[in-house]
Amino acid sequence: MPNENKKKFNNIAANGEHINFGNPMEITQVLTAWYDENKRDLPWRNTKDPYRIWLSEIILQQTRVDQGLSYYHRFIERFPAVQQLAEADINDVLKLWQGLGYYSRARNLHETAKIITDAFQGKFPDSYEKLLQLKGVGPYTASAVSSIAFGKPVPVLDGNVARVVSRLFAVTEPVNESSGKKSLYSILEKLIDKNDPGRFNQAIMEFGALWCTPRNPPCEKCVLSAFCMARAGKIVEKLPVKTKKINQRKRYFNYFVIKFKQDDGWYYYLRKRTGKDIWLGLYDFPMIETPSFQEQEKVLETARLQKILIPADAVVTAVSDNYRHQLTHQLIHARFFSVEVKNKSSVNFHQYIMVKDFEKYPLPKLIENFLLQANEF
DNA sequence: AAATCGGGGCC
DNA sequence: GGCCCAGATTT
Repeated sequence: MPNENKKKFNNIAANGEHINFGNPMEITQVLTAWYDENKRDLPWRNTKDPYRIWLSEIILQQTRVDQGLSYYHRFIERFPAVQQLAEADINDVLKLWQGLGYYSRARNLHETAKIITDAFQGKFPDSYEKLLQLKGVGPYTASAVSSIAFGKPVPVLDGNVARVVSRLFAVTEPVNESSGKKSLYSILEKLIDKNDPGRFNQAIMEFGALWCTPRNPPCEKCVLSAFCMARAGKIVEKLPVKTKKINQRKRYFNYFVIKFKQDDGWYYYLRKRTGKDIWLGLYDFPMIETPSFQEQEKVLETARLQKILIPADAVVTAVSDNYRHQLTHQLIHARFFSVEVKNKSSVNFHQYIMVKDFEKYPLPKLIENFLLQANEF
């Protein structure tokens, strides 16, 4: 235990409360026993297949188990082994990922599957260092896979673990800064059960997810209350300390849902998103971004200048209500102009593709939401 | 070290 | 509306 923490602990103990100083072995034993009794029955806990464990860890990055579970099932059903994932089309991988967010995870997932298949003979490396070199695998995921799939004694430090450990040992340093992480790691290295590190790592995460929750944790009934320095100091809800501030950006998207009728039905124009922006690799409609919502006529004029719409051919048949789409760092206001064109050549084919079934393409949630509601389009 | 990458659940 | 979630990558 770092000296700083030990000092705080002694201060609390000096208040006169009886405190069990938390023999690390005892905390470990209580945690793993609690886990055996209370763990959820999750599919990736019934396998030692590194592919399935890796897949679950990528899906669960910044994602609740409840949200990621159905995605895991669909991926395993579609790609039972890493080789099948490697052979898939990236569009199909992104389509399966659609709605889960942080799409770089899906792109890196596919890249790593190809590397494992082609360069590693389909076998995942078993060490933290080698796993860390894979795309989309950072410190957390490398620790999780090496400990859970291969039994390596490497502690995981995710949001749950940071909360549990910062409370148990009253770590008041910001857990999102390097010094705070260092303190937590040095504690975890003493806590981890070297006989079954995968079980311990999942135990402390599960304890954070189900019991030691961000708000209103049931400390009165907690099996670790006797060891918890935050409880002794009455600072449970103040921990963990985080310093990051998120600043939000407002954006205004004017989408053009351009329809073109051919013999076999209506076709639509889609655009594959490129560059450093959100939703890289996904598809949406031709659009113009403006600093704020402008008059419709002005937006249409800009669209003509940019040759998205050809004067005399394009007819705007409807304009949607405003859609509000909230992301972590952006608040997007979007509206959709429904447009009919008479000639195929009215739309720039270098930028846009003409498709009949846009549902087959990976679409941002905003576009999906629009399509579900907009009957008149 | 800070910014950015989604979407959803909870209070 | 703010915080958080089995974080990683880029700047």
